[in-house]
Amino acid sequence: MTFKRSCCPITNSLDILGDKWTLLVVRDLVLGKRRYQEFMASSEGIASNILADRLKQLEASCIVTRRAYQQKPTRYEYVLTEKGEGLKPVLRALVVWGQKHFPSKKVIPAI
Amino acid sequence: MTFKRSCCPITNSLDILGDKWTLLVVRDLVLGKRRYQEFMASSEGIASNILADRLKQLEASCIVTRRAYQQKPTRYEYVLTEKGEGLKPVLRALVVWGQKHFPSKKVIPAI
DNA sequence: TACATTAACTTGCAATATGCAAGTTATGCG
DNA sequence: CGCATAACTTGCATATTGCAAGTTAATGTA
Repeated sequence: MTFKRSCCPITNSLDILGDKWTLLVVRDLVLGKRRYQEFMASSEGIASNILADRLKQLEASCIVTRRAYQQKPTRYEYVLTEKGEGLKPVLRALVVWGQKHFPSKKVIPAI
Repeated sequence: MTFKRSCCPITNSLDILGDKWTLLVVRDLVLGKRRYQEFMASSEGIASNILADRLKQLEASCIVTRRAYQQKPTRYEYVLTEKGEGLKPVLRALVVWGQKHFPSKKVIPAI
């Protein structure tokens, strides 16, 4: 998505967030995950190339910051920006709707 | 998406809603649109085959109901179910985030 | 010194989804 | 009879996703 489809704020949001993986990575970040392997370990089983792509997109959209957490070799972790934190209400609304319509015991208290 | 990727409610929601078009169709329904040509007329320019597919998915997920609004020839319109109405908080959260981070004059008071 | 391991990616290719343009169907209207 | 309308459907090109394997730069271990 290299252009804005319209000036509707929902559309603008979906231009960035509208796929099956992006918001799951944001969910993991909200839950405190920061490193590649932590994202990979989530139960949905994201493919490595897709994760790398989504992290790049999220960084390009200023939703996460990539920063080195060690040298030799340099390795990076990801943290939410304020813009990224601002997505919590979206996640909360999805949790509420999902819990109502896909009943299960699972709860995500942190979001 | 023919299977559940996990039992996370966010994931379950995104299994249905996670693409660039589905929630825009829901938005149009919330705004009062009901007919094929009305959805086609939205400014994002959805392709006809994609719209037909999304309406089928939404019906299969019990988010919309398809019903005839005339005979000879029989023509159909779409309306939100209660489950579909339940998506308003998700749309509202996307509006808030979108308006904050993609500034413009556009407002969607109805949602 | 050599070898296995770790962590964060990247690559190649097959499978799936999307986008575009045109076509189909049933009917009313002039 | 021919054109218009509305709700789709079809064929095909392009783009995205998914899978498996590979790469890189170190560190710990035999």
